[in-house]
Amino acid sequence: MMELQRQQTPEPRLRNGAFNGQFQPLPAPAPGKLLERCRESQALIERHLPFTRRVLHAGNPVQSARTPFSTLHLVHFGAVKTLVAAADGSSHVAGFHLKGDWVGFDGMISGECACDAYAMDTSEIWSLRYALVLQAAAQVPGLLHALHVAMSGQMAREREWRMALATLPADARLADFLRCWAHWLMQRELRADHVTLRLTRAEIGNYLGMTLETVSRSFSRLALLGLVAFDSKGRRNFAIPDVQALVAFVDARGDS
Amino acid sequence: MMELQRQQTPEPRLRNGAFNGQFQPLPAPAPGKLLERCRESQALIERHLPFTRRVLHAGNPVQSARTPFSTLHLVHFGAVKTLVAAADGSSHVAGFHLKGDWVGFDGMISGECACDAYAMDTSEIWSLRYALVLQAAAQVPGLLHALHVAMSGQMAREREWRMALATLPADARLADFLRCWAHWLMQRELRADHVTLRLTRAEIGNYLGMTLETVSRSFSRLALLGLVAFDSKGRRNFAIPDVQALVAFVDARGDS
DNA sequence: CGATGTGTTGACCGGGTTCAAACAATGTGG
DNA sequence: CCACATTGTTTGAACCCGGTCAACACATCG
Repeated sequence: MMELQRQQTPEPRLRNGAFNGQFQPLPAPAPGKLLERCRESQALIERHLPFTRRVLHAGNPVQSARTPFSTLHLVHFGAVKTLVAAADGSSHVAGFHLKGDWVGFDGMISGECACDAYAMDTSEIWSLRYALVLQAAAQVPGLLHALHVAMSGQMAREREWRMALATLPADARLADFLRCWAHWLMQRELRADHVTLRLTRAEIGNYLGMTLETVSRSFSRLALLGLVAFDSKGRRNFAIPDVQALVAFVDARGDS
Repeated sequence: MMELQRQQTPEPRLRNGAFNGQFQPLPAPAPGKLLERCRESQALIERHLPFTRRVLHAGNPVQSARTPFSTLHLVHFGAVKTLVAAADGSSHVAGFHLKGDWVGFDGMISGECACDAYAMDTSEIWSLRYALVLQAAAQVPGLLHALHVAMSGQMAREREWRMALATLPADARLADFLRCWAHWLMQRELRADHVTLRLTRAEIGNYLGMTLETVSRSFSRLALLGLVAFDSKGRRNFAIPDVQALVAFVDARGDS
């Protein structure tokens, strides 16, 4: 299992921020309202709620499916992926949760967690008991609103992906996926060169509704177009030289 | 504090080429339970919140995109569809909201409504000001939880549809769609014969990520298999003789 | 009546799946 | 250290589902 290898550099931020500036500096670091809002709500939580901090490493579980729902998890930094198990033993990628995202909303409807969640990278997770959140919400309305905004955002993203699957051909779909990650990196005030996707082609394809072969082929085509630049380090390491070009490619639905 | 030891249970990996797992159609739909919960939360609202009742007819707007977000809408009975406008003027079906569903969550993230919503049929809509909901939530925690459950449910449905688009072929996709409506009818304690879909083939296809021609063809194939029985009244009126057979068809991903 | 919107069906073609082979990266045990 | 297995990635070739274009049926409505 490749995730289980030990991190030599415990702080992924430094690795990603490595500077060898042959790529153009990104158009606008876009510190963004999102990051600001994320900070605000985390400050609210820190002030008004008891929670536990956990530092997890790639592959460690955040929550397990079929356990009773009681706590919500906030990704303070790092990345988490959620999987739903199918009857035949295979599992499907349900979603990705990055810095500022919450994990565990899906348990509220049925009373038990609907999916397994794993850290994809060294991550810090804040876990809050839902009952205490409700309790604190009575005193701090801003906290409640922050929670709702997070839920609303997750809903909107889910819907956008559904529409992307319904409308975009394979290449544009992968490009859109990469655009999301680039976006996230830029929100963290990092650069979009040296992206390291800790995902197999099969997992990407599973999420995007295509086979691993098609993912591989689409990657090759995007590289041919110069939209991604593979690193010599391996096929999971690459740079995104021009995020705007990627956006344009998605908007054109891959007609280029 | 830092949990440096490795996790004993490695995360399950996807099999090679695995996107052949099936997504689960809601374990034990619990026909009565949802309706019960729906009734409960509506009782809570009726008792603790001021709201406006509107009876709308097919085509009437519930909310408009780009207007400031201030109110949430609860479908007391009837059906609502939401549309998002694309840059080129075309619009995409964002979702359907039936009895007990809420409309308007998507406005919380950006502060303005993200989509247009129209009644698909004669419907009663309860509209609540979000600020008042927050206010009342401080006194009535059950109300807040009901809201969260509704949001969680919508998120889960959105995700399930995304997975359906990613995994199911056209016929099974349409079957799954019909299964949802049949389900809803049964929740309302009605029968699943004489379904009347107030949707064009193009709208269905738009939602399901396929062309109207494919929708038509899939309908014909389902009718040939006896999974739906068209009424003489027109091609939008039909019966679903055996919902279980429909479920089985979806689970088999259309291999029948 | 023609006009318009909607639904159905056929023929054709292309993007993506499937099957298959080979390669690369990594780990394991002798 | 190498031989070997394992897992992940790439690429090729053939097939097929679903998109595209087109013609036609059927309804409602002016």
